[in-house]
Amino acid sequence: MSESARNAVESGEPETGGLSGEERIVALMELLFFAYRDFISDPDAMLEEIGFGRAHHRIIHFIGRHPGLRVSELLGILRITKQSLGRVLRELIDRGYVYQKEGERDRRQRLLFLTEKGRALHRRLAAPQIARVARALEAAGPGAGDIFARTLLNMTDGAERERIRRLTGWKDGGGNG
Amino acid sequence: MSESARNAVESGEPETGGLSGEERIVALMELLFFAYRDFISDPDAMLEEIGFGRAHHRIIHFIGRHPGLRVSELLGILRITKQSLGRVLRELIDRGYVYQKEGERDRRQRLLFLTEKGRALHRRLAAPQIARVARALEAAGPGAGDIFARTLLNMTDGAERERIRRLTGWKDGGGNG
DNA sequence: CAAAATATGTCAATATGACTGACATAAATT
DNA sequence: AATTTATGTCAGTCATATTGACATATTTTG
Repeated sequence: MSESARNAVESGEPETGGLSGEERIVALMELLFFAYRDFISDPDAMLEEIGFGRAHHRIIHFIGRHPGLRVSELLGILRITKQSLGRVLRELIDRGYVYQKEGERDRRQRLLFLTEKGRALHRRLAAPQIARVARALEAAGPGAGDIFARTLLNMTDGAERERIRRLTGWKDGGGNG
Repeated sequence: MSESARNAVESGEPETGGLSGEERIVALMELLFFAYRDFISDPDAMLEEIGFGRAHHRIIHFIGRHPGLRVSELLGILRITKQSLGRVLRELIDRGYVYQKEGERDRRQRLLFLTEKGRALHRRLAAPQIARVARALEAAGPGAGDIFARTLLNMTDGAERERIRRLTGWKDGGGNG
């Protein structure tokens, strides 16, 4: 760990249970595991009822957030192969949640969009997660949103960071309670 | 990138000067996805070389952090069935990374511990993740650790929160960042 | 003490979501 | 015209999860 990281981590709040330095970070990593585990548990339960899995959710989410996404972009975001995407995307299309449109500039492209049914599912899946994060940020105090987002963004691979920042539309300092 | 995706992603849409409320939170959820994706990518690469997967990592981590963990506790933490745990744990034991010790108070229990070999692997896997989080906190500014942890803890299910807080050893400074 | 509950382990069958490799088609680029 | 790119699909495999059934040792309970 760098000197400044040690400072940032250790000296921030002296009274945090005797955890310091590396141990403190390891505790944080564990919290990340539990937060992520519970974060995906709400949509997981809904998805199961309609015979979908997490893979379907991720696809629904990214198409919903970024209509007109190309297949190759989606593959890059999810870091999976086209064969993996294939079956799941096909199910979503066959069951009427997603449709494809030929690219105008490049007619090889199959741009991805949610149908109305897809948008409805997207909203339904996102609702409890949005509520969960909103509650957590509120409870964490003012400015938590910015710091939380900045930390997450800085955890991504440096090479991808700017691309992710642009994709998510994140820009610091918006001010959030 | 497609016309519409370009519109959605690059030009106007979130363009976060004015990201507010729900949209801001959705951007944050996406950042969580990317951060988690990259967070597990370092150990993933190491594990592959020795024929292990993420399941092995999770087990190594929790036994390493909490020596003497009972099998039932591990099942509860990972939220998997004993059958799922079974094969992976057996591999870890057979290959000399984990050993079991009969509980003293209750001789039905098989308390879990890492061998020296297991501890070495644990350290090796954790190192890049610790460095990654340390860097991210450093870049996010002073006090980020507390706020980050508090937000993550508040994202967990309320029913489990106290148990998780105790397990991780996290103790809140009390006030706001 | 006998019965029941608990902690763990194992066998078998199955599902999901990932992978590699090979091959196909249409459209854009060189 | 040849090559590259974007996408799709077939086939086989792997890792990790599931449910259900059953086994064993030990502790707790009636």
